[in-house]
Amino acid sequence: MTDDGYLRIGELSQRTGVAPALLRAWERRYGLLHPGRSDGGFRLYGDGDVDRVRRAQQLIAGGVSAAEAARLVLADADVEDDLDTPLASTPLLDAVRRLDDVGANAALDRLLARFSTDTVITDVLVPALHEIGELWARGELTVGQEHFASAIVRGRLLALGRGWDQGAGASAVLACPPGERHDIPIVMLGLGLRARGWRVTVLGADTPLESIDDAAARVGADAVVVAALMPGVLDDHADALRMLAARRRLVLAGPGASAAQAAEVGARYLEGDPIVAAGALAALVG
Amino acid sequence: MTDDGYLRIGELSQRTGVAPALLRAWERRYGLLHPGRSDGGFRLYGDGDVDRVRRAQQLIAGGVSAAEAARLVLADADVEDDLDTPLASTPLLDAVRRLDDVGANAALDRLLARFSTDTVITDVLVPALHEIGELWARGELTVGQEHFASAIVRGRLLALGRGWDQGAGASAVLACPPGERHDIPIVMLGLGLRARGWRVTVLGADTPLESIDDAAARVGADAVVVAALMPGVLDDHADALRMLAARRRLVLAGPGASAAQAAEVGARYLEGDPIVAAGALAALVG
Amino acid sequence: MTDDGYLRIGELSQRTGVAPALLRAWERRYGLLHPGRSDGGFRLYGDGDVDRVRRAQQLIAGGVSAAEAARLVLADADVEDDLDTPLASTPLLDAVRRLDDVGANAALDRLLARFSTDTVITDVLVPALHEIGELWARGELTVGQEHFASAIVRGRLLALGRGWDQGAGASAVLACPPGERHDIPIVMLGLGLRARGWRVTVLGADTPLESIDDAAARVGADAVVVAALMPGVLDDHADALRMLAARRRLVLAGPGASAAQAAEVGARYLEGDPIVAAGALAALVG
DNA sequence: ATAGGTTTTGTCAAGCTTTTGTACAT
DNA sequence: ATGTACAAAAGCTTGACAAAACCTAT
Repeated sequence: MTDDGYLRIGELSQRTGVAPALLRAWERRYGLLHPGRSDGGFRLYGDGDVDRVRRAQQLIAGGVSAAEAARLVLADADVEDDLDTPLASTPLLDAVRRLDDVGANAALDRLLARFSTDTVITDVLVPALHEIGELWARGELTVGQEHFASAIVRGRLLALGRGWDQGAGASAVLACPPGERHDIPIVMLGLGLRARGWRVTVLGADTPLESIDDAAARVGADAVVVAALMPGVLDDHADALRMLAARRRLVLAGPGASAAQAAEVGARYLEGDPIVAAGALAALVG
Repeated sequence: MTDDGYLRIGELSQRTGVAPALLRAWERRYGLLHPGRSDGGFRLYGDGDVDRVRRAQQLIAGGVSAAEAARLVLADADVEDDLDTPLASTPLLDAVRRLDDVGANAALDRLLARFSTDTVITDVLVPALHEIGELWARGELTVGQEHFASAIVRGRLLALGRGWDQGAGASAVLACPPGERHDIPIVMLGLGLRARGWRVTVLGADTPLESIDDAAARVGADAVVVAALMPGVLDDHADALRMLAARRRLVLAGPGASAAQAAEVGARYLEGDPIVAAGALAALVG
Repeated sequence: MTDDGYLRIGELSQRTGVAPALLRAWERRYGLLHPGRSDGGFRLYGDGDVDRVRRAQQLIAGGVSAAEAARLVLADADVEDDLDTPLASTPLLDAVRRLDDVGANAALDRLLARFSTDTVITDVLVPALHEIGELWARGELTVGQEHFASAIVRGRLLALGRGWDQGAGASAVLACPPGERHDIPIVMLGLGLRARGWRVTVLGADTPLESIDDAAARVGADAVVVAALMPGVLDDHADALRMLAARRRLVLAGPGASAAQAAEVGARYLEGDPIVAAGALAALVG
């Protein structure tokens, strides 16, 4: 930010036509600029500051008060930040903190408009949900805020998946085993598969293994994915898994499962985040 | 709502021609405006307030009493609030008329949040673009507005299609022949195919037929779709089409082609709107 | 560094017009130069030193303080040293060659995640599109591949521009004149203006000048930009341009226009790539 | 519409420091 | 050539002020 600060106040004044004293007043009163400083304390401005001052001037010329002009320019600067570091999860986290439904959806809108679903999931949502978990563990977020985040993210992801059971590609049935309540990862995995041309059926959280078998038969699944976040939830189901693996290509995923456990029941284990896992599964079957 | 309040009463007065004292009176007596306040207590108005005052002025000029005018303006505002007209293209068209990018995208957001891509294309976008064409022909829309609409719709559709060449399904190459500049229908067709599990490569408008052949070879296409809106653009390319048809499953589509013409070069003809055509092609190959 | 030292301070002073005492001061204070020494202790400068001094002079003439000028010259030298190329367009071009939509979008995702939109446009997209044009001219890319690249780039840029007509800044209407079909540059220009706080309305390629006038009135444009890539497309429109220029601040841009042509119709001409032009326009109006 | 009080905002001054080109003595 | 000195130009902070714009209440 102050990285490219190199204009002194006189030159900024020359370039914009705003008197030095006024520039200092705008800084002091409205925080319009945050120039770096030379060793001796002189203000050093960058090119972006020239833009900001010009924008403020335009607004003031248009009848807006100085204070409001500064506020608008600063708000715009947020938009710029968004343009410059679009993959940050901060806007989303802020909205979650405020329980701001509209803000959270707007943040997701911006992301999904700019980036592929794969990228948004891998680079924003997975880290964001992880961080939300940590904040909750440290007591910096309430359970309510965490639920709020989950609900919004799940809702948006499911909306993206609309119609994902249609088509002609390979078919996958995704589910969490009984006792596992975190279904967002399998929805992400489903989107990853969908992007790779698969047909996807998501059964959701806390699903009895017989139901999974039944659903797999019904849609003629080419693969069945059982994902577990929490360790141990699969422990009591070795027999059911073995049976499932005997009939379908069974895949375990998530940190609650392991390659060893998968091997034991005749399944494969997929490592990594949901998108990586989707890629691996597609490679496996394709 | 008061989020965008930034005009002070003097500027609002300047922009509307209504004296500040009168603006305050309207606020006090009829609640016409609800400006925010600065820290020091100054009123801060937003763009919407300018509109309201202007509408009230028009009504008063038309002979309505001030109290009544305020009531009407406020009632009107209420109507604007509940825009529950799910599948109508009116909000989109209104936004296009106003060259309102945000409004148009918001309208599309609402549609896409509620309905499948197929539905939005068939029931909203195709009719809307058709109507835009008619309005343009009748001189009720300018070319600029039509371009504006095309750009937004094309942009959104392409965003929906991002990543559509990935996967394991059948592969299609879509293009418009030389001279044909309307590529939105093939993008729609591509989305229809994608929803049916296909891999899609769109070459776009105005593409030489040799390029199409080259691309088809490169991606190993199972089908090649050449779509023409304007009659006659395919007339000079019978030989090239014949050659293309000899190597790939060639399909012609759009009102600029015909079943007879297709038969003549050894291709199939797909009737109907892009989604119907996608369904037909999927049935044909699947 | 000082391997070919052969200029004494008097000669360096002659060539640059900077007094010897000042050269010594710059060396002592800012470490701008590191001359070798003769046996007798005389400073011996090389060709690079002449450049450095000249660059410092230019910066100082441009209003930068001596200390900052020296810092910038030295930093510049550092940058020249490490030719990292994370900004290469090769992954994008490779993906285009393969008609690989996912690959191309992933390449753009990576770029946009790491660099500002301005940087990606100036340093990657403009050169990449230029190179694609050349490859096409040399027959190393087909028209289909070129269309494919355009569609992806245009789609991503438009996605970045979502909502760009919102805000409180100055407003610009951008369009290409009739016959000009390359609209990507104006979209880039629009993004450049957006990053500088402007509200942007893009009408697109091949737009009649009356439409532009109409749109400018509708959004209350502070500037109208008409951009032409191909020479001659503006030739038949001198009257219409003159009229436009009479009502709005009209700006011509692109290699298909010229300063002379602009002057003739009462418009300004903007040189350079779209981002440079955006900066110039912002400076003009601000 | 007026009166009387408040807020906003551009400007200025005083007293002191930093920066920088040049000059002088060694 | 070096080191020190110096003075003009440009900047910094604090505090204050006055005109313009706005407030409420009568």
